[in-house]
Amino acid sequence: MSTEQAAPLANNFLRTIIDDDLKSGKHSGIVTRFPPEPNGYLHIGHAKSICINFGLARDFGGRCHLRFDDTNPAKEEQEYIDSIKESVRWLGFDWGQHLYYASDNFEQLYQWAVYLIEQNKAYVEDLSFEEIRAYRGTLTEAGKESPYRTRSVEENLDLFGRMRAGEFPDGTRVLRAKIDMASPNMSLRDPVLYRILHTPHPHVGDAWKIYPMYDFAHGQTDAIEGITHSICTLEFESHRPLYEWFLDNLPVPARPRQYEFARLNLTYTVMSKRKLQELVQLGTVSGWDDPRMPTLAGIRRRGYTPAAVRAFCEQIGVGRSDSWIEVANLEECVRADLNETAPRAMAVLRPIKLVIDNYPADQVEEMTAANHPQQPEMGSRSIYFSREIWIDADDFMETPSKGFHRLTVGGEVKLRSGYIITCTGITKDEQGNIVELHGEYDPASREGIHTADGRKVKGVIHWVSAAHAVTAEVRLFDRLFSDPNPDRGVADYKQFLNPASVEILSDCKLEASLAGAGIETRYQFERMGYFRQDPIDSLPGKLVFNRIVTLRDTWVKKV
RNA sequence: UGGGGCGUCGCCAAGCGGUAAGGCACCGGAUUUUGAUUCCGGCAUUCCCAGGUUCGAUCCCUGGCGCCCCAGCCA
Repeated sequence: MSTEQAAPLANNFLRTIIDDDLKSGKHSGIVTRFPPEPNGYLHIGHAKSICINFGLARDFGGRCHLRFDDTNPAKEEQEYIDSIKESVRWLGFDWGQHLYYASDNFEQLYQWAVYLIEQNKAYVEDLSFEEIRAYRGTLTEAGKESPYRTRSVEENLDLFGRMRAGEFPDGTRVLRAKIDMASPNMSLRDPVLYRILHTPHPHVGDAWKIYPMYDFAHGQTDAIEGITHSICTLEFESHRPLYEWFLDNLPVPARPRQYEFARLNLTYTVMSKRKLQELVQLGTVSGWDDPRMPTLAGIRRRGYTPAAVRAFCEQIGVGRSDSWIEVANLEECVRADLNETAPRAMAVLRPIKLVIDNYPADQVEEMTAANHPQQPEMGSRSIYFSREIWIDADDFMETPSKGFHRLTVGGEVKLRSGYIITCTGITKDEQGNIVELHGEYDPASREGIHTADGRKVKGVIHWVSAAHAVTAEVRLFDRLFSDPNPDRGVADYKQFLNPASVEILSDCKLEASLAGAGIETRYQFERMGYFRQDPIDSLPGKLVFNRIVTLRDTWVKKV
C-alpha cells in the first residue's frame, strides 16, 4: 500500500533534486533562503524566487530564511529593507525567527579572509582598477599574474589589517583570492574578495571600512545558516565553481549547494531595477508603487491579490531555459481569484442619462441584487430604481454596428436586476451631442429577460439610479508598454511606452452601496472588470477606484 | 572563433529508452438577467537539424544550427 499525497505537486528539477537528497539521506530536512540585496523595491520576478524558496521549504517540511545580502553599503538603504520585509509578508510568507543579514557575519568573513591569507591563498592587490582589468585578460585570452601576487603572508596580513583599520582611501587596494589567472572561467581569475569603502552601512553602521564582495559572502553565509539548497538565477551559474572553491578552502560548518533557475521575464514590461528606477525618476510613473509598475508595491496598490500572484508563480513552473511569460497569464490568475471572491456591484464609468418617461417622477423602488451570481452565500444588497438612471455611453449606439446587442433607438435591453426598457428617443444639444436618452419600462419585467409577449431580450446592461448614485474617480490602467518586448535590442525601451497606459475618469456614477466600500474589498463592477479603492488617494469624501483587471471580453475582440 | 548553459504546441511546462501530461492562449458548442463565470469538445503521428546506437530514442552517441550568461573594487 502506498501513501501518496492527495494532490501531486507539479514536478520540476528542483523538487527532483530535493526528493533525491531526502531519499538518499544526504539531508534530513531542507533549508532554503530568499536573499535580496536591499537596494530597491521587489518586483514580480522576485515573487517567483520567493515562491520557489518559501514554497519548497513548505512543501518539504523545511524552513526558508529571509536574508539581506547587504555587502555593498553604497547602494543599500533601510527603506528598502523595510519594504522588502513588507512585500514578502504581503505575499503570504513567514520567515519566523529566521531573519538574517549577511553583514552580521562580517567578522567571521574577515577571519576567513585572514585564514586564506595565512594559507597563501589570498593577497592584497595594489594595482589600480584599470590595471586589474587589463591584467584579467579577455574571454579568449588568459590573464597575467599581478606583481603583488607573490607578497609574503606577513605583508598581506599587515596590509589587510590596515585596510580594515581604514588607513587607505577607497579604491587603493583590494584583497584577492589566488586561484588561476588563466582559467577559462573569468570568475576564477583571482577574484576580488574585499574592497575599501569608507561608507556607513544601513545595518552595521560605520563599523567597517572594508566590505566583502558577493562571491566571498554568499556561500559562506549559506554555510553558516545551514542552507542546504541555495537557489539563485541562471546568471550566477558561472560563479558556482567559485562558490565551491570557498567552501573547499575554508573551514565552513556545512556544505550548501547552489542551483540555478531561469529568471522571470514578462511581456509588455521591463523588469530591470535600473529601468524601473528611471521610470520613477523621470516621472513617467508616480512612484515605485504606481499601479502600472511590475513591483510588488505597485501590483499590491493596484489590487492584485497575494493568492493570485502565488498561483501565477506556481503555474509558470521552474526551469532552466530562458522564458518570456505572457502577461495574459498573470492577468488570468488575477481574474480567476477575483471571480471567486469579489462581490458584484454596478458602476457607470462614462455616464449618459436615461429618462424613463413612463415611470412616476416621485417613485423609488428598492430592488435586490445578488452579490455573486454563483455564490448565494455571499448574500444580496439593495439597489434603487427611479425615473432617471445613468447608463454607460458604451452601451448605447445611435447607429449600431452589426452584432451590437445593447441599447439603440427603438431597441430594448434588460437592466441588470431591474426592468426591461425600450429606448424611445434622444435629446441632443445644438452641436448634435447626445444630452440624454429617453425610454419606457415594462412594469412586468422585473424578473427574467423575457418580454410580455415572450421574446427574449439579448442585451443586459448595468445602470445606477441618478438620484442615488455616488460620484467617484475611476482609474483605468493599461500596459505600461505597447510592445511585447520593450527590453529587446539596442533601441531605447522608453520609445515603447504606451501613451495611454492610464485613463482617469472623474465623473463615474457608482451604486450607493459602494460609498461604504472597505479599502481592502475588491469588487467586480459588473461587465467592467475588477476594482478596488486606491489605498493612498481614495478618501471618505473623494472615492478613487483602481481597475485591477478587465473581464475577459470576447466581444471587443470580434470588432 | 575561451568557458558555461539552454533548445518539447503561439507562451510556459512535464517527460529521465517503451511509443508526447497539464496550464495559459486559440477555435467550436451548451448553460447564463455580467458579450463574465461554468460546462463539454477541438488544438504536437511529433520533441532545433542531420547522422548513428537500439527491437524501439524527445530521452543515449556524433556533428551541425540557434539563443542566453561570464572580461564590476555590483548583486
